[in-house]
Amino acid sequence: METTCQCNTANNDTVTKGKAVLMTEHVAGDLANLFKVFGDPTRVKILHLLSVTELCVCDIANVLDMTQSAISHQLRVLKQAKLVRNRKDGKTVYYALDDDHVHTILRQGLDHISHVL
Amino acid sequence: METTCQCNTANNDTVTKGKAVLMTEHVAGDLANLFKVFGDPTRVKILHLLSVTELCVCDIANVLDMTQSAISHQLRVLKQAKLVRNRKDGKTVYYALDDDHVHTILRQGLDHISHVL
DNA sequence: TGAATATATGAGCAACTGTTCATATGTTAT
DNA sequence: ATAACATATGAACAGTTGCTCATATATTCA
Repeated sequence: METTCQCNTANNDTVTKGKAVLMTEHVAGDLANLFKVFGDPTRVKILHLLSVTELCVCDIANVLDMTQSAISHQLRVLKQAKLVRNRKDGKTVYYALDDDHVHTILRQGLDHISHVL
Repeated sequence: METTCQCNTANNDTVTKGKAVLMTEHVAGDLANLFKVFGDPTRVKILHLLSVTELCVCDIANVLDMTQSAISHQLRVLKQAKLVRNRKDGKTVYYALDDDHVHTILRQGLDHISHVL
């Protein structure tokens, strides 16, 4: 770690003010972990699908043309992040979105990538 | 890959409709890559800091108590994702947010993790 | 009960990520 | 020109991630 930089005279103040604004390690970690869940194409596809309708594991696997195991693993991640919930109906388990923020986050992400073209 | 599931009689239709809604590989990939950038505590802290004021590399390093090299690498990632821009003033390079969506995305993420407690 | 179906889970592996360390580039001042 | 400073970059390494494969659990039906 280097000492305080000298790139301008107000630096000590800038750093002090910055540290006051800086996120907690805890909050930054939680936030990063949330976005990490959105950071995979398979999970993004699943979330987008579920934003239209609830689906069972098997259907999701068929729509995405992936194995049931892979989808099940990903749904577990989504559920741990409280982004989806599930209900059981006999042998079948239906998954649905469990958070209003999912729509907004996906939307803002889409806005960004289309605006950046 | 297994064959079409038989969990209910409307399945073929469900899968067909799902495939119509399904995101392109391209879009899902771009979107995931964007969120991946938010999926690291260091980058989240930097983005949050820059949402308050522009800062030079050295100051960010001091505020986060990390090496200049580590911060520089991360700023490169943020810039490639078009989330930050920079201006050069002598030896110093100042970074600032370069996208309105950053605020919204961070806010929605914070709303989610606080709502989930 | 036993077979079939739907989902969940654990181990293992290849691919990716974030940091460190060393060094290069570019700017300012003497 | 030379030294000092601010930033950028490449290689390398440990830690993480997403999938596959095999198998376990749970439910329904004959």
